[in-house]
Amino acid sequence: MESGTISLERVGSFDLQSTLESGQSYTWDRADGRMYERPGAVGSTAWYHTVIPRSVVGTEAFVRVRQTDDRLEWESSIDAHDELCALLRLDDDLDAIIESFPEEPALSRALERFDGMRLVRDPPFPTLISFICSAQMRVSRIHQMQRRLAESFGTSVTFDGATYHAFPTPEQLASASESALRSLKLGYRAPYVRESAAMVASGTRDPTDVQNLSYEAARRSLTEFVGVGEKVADCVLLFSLDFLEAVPLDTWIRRAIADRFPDCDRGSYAETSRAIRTRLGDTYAGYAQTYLFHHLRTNETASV
DNA sequence: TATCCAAGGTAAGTT
DNA sequence: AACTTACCTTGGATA
Repeated sequence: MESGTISLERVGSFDLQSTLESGQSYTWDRADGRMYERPGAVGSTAWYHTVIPRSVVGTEAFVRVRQTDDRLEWESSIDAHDELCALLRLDDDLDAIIESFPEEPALSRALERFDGMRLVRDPPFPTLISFICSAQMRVSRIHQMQRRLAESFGTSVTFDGATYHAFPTPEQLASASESALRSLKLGYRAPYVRESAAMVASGTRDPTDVQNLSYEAARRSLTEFVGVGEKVADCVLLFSLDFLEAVPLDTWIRRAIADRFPDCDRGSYAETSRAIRTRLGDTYAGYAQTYLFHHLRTNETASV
C-alpha cells in the first residue's frame, strides 16, 4: 500500500464532496455507502474510492481519498498523487475560472453554496457509458447502474483486505448480453451501452479520438456512438475530455435558460448552445453550467 | 394503496 | 430541418 497527502494551500479552494457528488461523476463511491444520499451537502470527510482503469495506468489501480480541511489524504495500490491531481482537476486555476463568470444571482448563490467545487476529469470510456445510461434517469440511479455494471462485469481488485470492482472494459461490456444488461435495470439503454462498447472494443471508434478536433466537431463526432445525442456528447466532452466550454443542455439548464436567459433559446440545440456559451463566458461556460446545475437540482425552491 | 409523473434524452418515423 | 412518439424503470407525489 502506498499513501500520501496533498496540501491544498497552493491549489486554492477545493471541496471533495461537492466535486464528487454533484452529478458529474459516476466513477466514485463512498466507503460509508452514502454516495448521493444528501444532495447539495458539502464538506464531508468520508473516504471516497475508485478503481482507475487499466487503460490509464496499465493496471487496475485502487485509490481512496478523503478531505480534512486544507489537505487530501490518499491510500492506493500505486503512487496516486499525479493521478488524483488530474482526476480532481487540482491543476485548474479556480479563482480565474470564477472570475470569468457573468454576474447572475443564481450563479453567485451556487458559488456560495459550493465553494471549492471543481469539475472532474474522469476516464473517457466510463464517462461515455455512464452518460448513455443517464437518459431520463435520476442521479442516484445513474450511480447505482454504474455500480451494478462494475460488480457484474468489471475486473475485481483487492485492497486492504476488501474486494472492489473496476468499471468494465469495452471488451467486457461488449460481450454482455442485452438481457443481462436489462437485468441490471438499464432498460432501453441496454442495447445502446452494448453497441457503443462494441464500437470501442472493435476499434471502430474511441471517445479520445475527438480530443484534437474543434469543440463543435468533437460534439458531432461523439454522436456517432449509439445512444449519444448532443447532450450526452457535451457531458463526455466536459467531464472527461477537457472541453470546458461544453454546456450540456439538460432539463435543468433548459429551465434556467427559460427563466433567466430567454434570449438564448434559439430553438435548435446547436444555436442555443452557442448563445448560452457566450452568455456564460466562452472559455469556461461548462464550469458555470455545472455550478448552476448542482445548485438548481438541489435547491427546493429553485427560485434563486 | 392505487395511479400518475418525471427523471442530467435518443432514435426512428412524419411532415 | 423541425416536430412526434416510443422507450425501461422506479421513487416520490397525488388522489
